[in-house]
Amino acid sequence: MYRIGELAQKLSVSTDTLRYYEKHKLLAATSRADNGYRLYNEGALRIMQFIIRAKAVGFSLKEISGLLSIKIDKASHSCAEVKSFTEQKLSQVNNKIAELACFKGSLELLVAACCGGEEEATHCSILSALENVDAIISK
Amino acid sequence: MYRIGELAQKLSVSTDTLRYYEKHKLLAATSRADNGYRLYNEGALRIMQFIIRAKAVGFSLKEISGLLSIKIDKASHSCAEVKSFTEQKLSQVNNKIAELACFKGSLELLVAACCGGEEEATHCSILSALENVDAIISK
DNA sequence: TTTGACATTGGAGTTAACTCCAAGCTTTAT
DNA sequence: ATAAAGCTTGGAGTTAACTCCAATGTCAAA
Repeated sequence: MYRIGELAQKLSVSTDTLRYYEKHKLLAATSRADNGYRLYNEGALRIMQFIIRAKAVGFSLKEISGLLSIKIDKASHSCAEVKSFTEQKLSQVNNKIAELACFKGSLELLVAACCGGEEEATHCSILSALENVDAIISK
Repeated sequence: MYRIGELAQKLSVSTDTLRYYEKHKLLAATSRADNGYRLYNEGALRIMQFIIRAKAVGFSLKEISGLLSIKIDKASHSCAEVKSFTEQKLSQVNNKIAELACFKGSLELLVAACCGGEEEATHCSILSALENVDAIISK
């Protein structure tokens, strides 16, 4: 079990952030020590890693809390509901991936167009490069 | 040329947002009409689309302004600098894509594990599904 | 045993990114 | 000619997500 400071350090977040997430129902401490200190286990560590990843790709804490609550079990009365929610999230993720693929393509064009290469610097900005990539993709 | 309201509607953002971006040096109006009204051209429209995309995948306005300012031209004295900045952004984008690929895999596992399919509902949450995907990827 | 690092709570302050408002000017429709 | 819709500015207000602070409690080391 980790104390809050240890977990915070492992994850490069502040202890305030961990307490904030607890207050906002994203992640409660696994348990409390006799002295009242929060204690976290490996599962909590993994959940935090998930939250950090999800934040990095543009999900809000509210959305993340939605993602965290997706569960399939036999007790679930609303499997269809869960399924449609999950499919909706999946299409969100697919959209994000497609947009990042555009960015990636443009940035690669830019890197290729830059000094190092033999080609002429025809693409003068990320925007024109992005247009180029959009054109390639839409073919 | 579009007036601010027209552009806002086309992009499903507010006029306030467009003025906010101007104030914060992300996107100035292409020109002003005689009466002082802002006017935007197709280029401005495309820049706004870029900003909206970039925001959706987790870039801050500050980072976006950095992305927008990436330009390769003959006048540039610091081509190496531009190149290294671009490569750094590229690796950021690659990280985001990898993380989204994990999400995608987990969500797909969940969808597959859900009622509809023949398989048993062995993955009880997105987190356990995510672990599974991580395991697959790290092979 | 006391100093220092760590923890607790409640609550105030900060930053980014809007969002709204008031007072006033412009243009279009009746 | 007047109302409605759209634009201008400056500035205040809001929300999310922290971030900091004060007062206090805990614990290991010198």
